[in-house]
Amino acid sequence: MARRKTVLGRGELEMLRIVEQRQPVTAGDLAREVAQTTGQARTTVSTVLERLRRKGYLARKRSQGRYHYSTRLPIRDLLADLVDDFVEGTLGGSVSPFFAYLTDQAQLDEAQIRELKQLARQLKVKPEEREP
Amino acid sequence: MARRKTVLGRGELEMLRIVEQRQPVTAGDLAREVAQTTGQARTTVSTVLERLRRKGYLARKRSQGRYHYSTRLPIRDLLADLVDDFVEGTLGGSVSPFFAYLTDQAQLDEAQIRELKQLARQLKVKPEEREP
DNA sequence: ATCTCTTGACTACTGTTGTAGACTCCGGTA
DNA sequence: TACCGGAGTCTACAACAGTAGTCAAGAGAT
Repeated sequence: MARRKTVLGRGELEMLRIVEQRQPVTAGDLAREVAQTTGQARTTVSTVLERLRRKGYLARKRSQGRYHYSTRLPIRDLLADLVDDFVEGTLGGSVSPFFAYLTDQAQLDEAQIRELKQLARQLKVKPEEREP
Repeated sequence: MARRKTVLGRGELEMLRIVEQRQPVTAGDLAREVAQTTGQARTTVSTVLERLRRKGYLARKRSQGRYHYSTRLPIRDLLADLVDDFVEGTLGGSVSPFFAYLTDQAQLDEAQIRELKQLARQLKVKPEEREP
């Protein structure tokens, strides 16, 4: 029913992350690398890459007889969408659970704490954000 | 492979939410309510309820010939876990994308901004959080 | 040119979630 | 008591994500 726009599994996202760090990268190189950490088969990597490509997240270029994959947009942008989806879909639009998480469970390092303090400082009560 | 501790789909979570608001509630009542907004069939509601029960998120008690469902723990707690999963699994352990979201996209109301400022004030660089 | 190893495409199986039909059972009412 | 409608269970199916095997084409080595 509710078609989510962002259709990405955990593994797919992880793959995107790795691609972004190594791009442009061949499936073979990725497979060899991934195999060492997760033990996944070469064809698994290939399949995931192909799905990501079909979904529009990856581009590839043939060069020296092999395909070289690259992300089509920065993971950063993608994550922004994912956070949005998560807050809207899972948290029901409220960020309070996230605050609760920050308070109780998150292991923030110093940099992140600084980031948060900075963020809090910047935030103003917006003057009613009127609709156009 | 990577077993997620919290295994819940969007629809299941939505159902949990509704149950929490009405609990204890019968499948029939839920079905009638849900049908009005989403048009889902009675048996769909039943199936989701049963799956949530098997997963341990819902309890039910027979009373007057029908089962009355209740949540086994507050959604609040569940959401905390979901945030944790999301940050660890999807965001790769970094909350920065969340901060970006808060900065750019979130429509925080005054109360939430106050909450965040308060939170930032409380946060200290934790003294190494030693394991027990 | 041939052989072998890598690549790539295709197919497939599994588990999960969303969805719902089919069938059964039980309790209240005629 | 026989029947009816709600309630509960069972089964099923499609989409999707994770996983990987098979097979064929390609590229480089000999």
